[in-house]
Amino acid sequence: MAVHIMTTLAYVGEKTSSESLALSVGTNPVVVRRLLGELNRAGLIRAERGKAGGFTLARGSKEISLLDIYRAVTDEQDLVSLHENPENRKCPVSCNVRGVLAAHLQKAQCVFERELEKVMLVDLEREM
Amino acid sequence: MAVHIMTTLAYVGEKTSSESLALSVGTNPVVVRRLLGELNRAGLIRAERGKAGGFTLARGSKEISLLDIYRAVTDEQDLVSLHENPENRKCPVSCNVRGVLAAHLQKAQCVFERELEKVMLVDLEREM
DNA sequence: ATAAATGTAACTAAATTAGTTACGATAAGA
DNA sequence: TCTTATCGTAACTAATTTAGTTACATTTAT
Repeated sequence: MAVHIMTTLAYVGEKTSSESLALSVGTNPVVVRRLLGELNRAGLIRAERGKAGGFTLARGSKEISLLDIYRAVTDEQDLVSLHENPENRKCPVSCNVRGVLAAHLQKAQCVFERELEKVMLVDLEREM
Repeated sequence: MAVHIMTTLAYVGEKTSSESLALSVGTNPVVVRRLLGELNRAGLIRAERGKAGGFTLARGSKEISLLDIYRAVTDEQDLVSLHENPENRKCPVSCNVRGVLAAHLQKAQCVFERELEKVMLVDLEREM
């Protein structure tokens, strides 16, 4: 939904209300505003309040990547997470798998993010 | 948890019960058996029933990758999913973003999976 | 003053997940 | 053959997450 919202803002190119955005996304304006709140805190959009308020991109669609959006709305740091069950001190696997696995997962997440980083909002606009 | 289980099987190297595995993972044997069920259906382990039953790897730890395990226990096809709200026919963004975005996400997921594919169970064993 | 918009809290409903209990089926071994 | 240890799986519970919804205070243009 966040990408949908951002792409709409890029496409429309002018100040847009949460209600218009909700019409495009097919959901409730409050749901949209919640996402816009996170996008705003991440500095990706600008919000204006009061009558004639609305939302615009904070910078050009050439300067906003899918990774920017992904990070703005994701609170989990990790794409796939480790279990958090208690360690069994007597078992070397129990004590060490998570650390070892975490390193490999982090590498995989890293290449995933590098890929998202390559795609800019303007690319989505163009390809539509 | 699935990786923890598989690494334990590799490390122990002999038939192991769901109860032992549960001790290592720090959870309930039933939770472990549910995961073992999926790993079994994926052909990654062998299960023996009855008294003196238990679980072993179906092939060497050099021949099992993190991607194999990931796929075995993941029912979602996609790492990150698209919203499923109704389309707004009047809005070209609404009609087209998802398709365009899906292509890029698929590419990113692909590099993620290629990375998991490089890591074999034996690597985790060694690094522990 | 009024109207139209954002920001956000509080609640609901649905979906997911881990954990748990229970029990049938299977197979080894006395 | 009986007993026992084990898997396989269904059914239930509790916790967590998510989207959606209602409501309302705040802000700003006219």
